[in-house]
Amino acid sequence: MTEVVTRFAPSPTGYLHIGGARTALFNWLFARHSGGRFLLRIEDTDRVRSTDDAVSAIFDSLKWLELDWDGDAVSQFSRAARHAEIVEELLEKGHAYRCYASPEELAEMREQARARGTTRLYDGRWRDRDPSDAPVGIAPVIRFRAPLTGVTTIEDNVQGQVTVKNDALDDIVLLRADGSPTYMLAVVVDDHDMGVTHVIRGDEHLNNALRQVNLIEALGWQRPTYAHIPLIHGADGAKLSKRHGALGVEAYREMGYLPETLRNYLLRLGWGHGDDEIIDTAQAIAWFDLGGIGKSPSRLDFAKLDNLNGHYVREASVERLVVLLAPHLLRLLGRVLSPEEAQRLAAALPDLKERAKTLVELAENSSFYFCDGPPSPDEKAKKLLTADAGLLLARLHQHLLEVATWSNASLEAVLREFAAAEQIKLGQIAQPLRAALTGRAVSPGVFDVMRVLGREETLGRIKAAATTNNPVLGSQ
RNA sequence: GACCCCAUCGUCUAGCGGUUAGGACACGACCCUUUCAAGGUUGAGACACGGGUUCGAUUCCCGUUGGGGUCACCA
Repeated sequence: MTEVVTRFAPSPTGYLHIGGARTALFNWLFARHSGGRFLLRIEDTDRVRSTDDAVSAIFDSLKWLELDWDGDAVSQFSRAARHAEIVEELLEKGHAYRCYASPEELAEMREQARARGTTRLYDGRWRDRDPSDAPVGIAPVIRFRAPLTGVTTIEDNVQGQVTVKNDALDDIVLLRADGSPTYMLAVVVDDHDMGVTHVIRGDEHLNNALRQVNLIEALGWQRPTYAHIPLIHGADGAKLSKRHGALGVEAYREMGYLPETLRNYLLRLGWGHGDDEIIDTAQAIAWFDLGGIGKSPSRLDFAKLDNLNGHYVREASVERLVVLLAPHLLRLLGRVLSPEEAQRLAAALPDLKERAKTLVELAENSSFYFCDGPPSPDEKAKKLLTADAGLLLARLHQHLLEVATWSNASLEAVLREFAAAEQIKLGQIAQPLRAALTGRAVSPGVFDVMRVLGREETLGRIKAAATTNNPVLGSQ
């Protein structure tokens, strides 16, 4: 029984998008589940489109998702010499040949193939031509001499048996005219050299696998096990675009999602384990298998993502949330929290985190704790702060002055007594009080807010609201 | 256009010849309740269509329709 080796092989032409993240996750989970290795290879053979920024963005995203890879990331470009060496071997054995067709000729062939309604594009004009016919001064590409007849079949762990007639498969280019290797060549060689046993990748490569398999056969190597996972679509079922959320992983981070949320969500998108929904990473490693991967494409659903994130936010520790919230609060308030404010945040978080879907929301919901002086009420809060409410708050203020211990229990007792004495329901005083303390109609429980705010700040905010909204003393 | 893949509630899915077709998100109602969440109870909601095979098809086969992918000296 050989060790399982999986790999994630993104091309560094942009950020790590959500589909790539899921591919990485599946590879990582399968390797960890099997006690094998998870490798990372950067497919940077396209020198024009590959950038260092993209490479570091991919690293950052994987690290944030906590998908650790084994060993150093391999640069495919750095292995060009090895790729060329394999092509030499292929040439010697007659599995490859030089092709001098010009771009114009190729375009013409493409047109003709299209008109004829065939899939095979290249007409093989240099396939068996005598090398002495080679035009001078033109650098050839090296093509693979693919079988013309028969069929190629792969046994895919997700899609099942897939067969295609060889006459639909082209003689793929192995080496470009400038001598650089193409992706088709590089993946095959690198996967082999890296000892990859399981190729788990997006469905868009299923057709490529058929071509690659023939190359592997020609080289006399062993095929890896394939698992082509269905693509992720937007909410409308169309191909994922920026509009839908084909965003980089770092965008999700900025939107306030937790890495464990993304892992859990992405896992369930296209993979199932009975009725289980909340699956932590340890459990995912224990359960993950290729057989559980669904065959049909799935759609991204932000409502479910939000719900899941709410779960993990509630589960997160206050200490961690304080740290995670820092950048969001900085953006919101335009400044960092003072040590006292950070303490207040920590005290408020147990109540706050129960009612937020994202870190962004959590930061917003906490902001009334950090305003300078009494909060300015929003529209709904203004409606609560009537003249009557102002009078009520003024009277409550008097009672609150006498509270000995500033705790939820004693505060609640005072409020209930007050409501009874005023012959009103608790809600009739609690709502204006909430508006006075938070400037909103929605917040954690008022007793919790008063406790976290502390006696002085609470009384100050009540007094301010009572004064502003007093029909006699009020400024308006 | 050719080739390949896919098809269960709006969405993610369970189901692997016989089920009142299950769960989750979202949606409605109710409960809880100082608001909002969370939680609890509950309601509505699906086997794309047409042929077979079979005693029996959501499940197996074929076709139709619909969706997706691939057809580069990109990956």
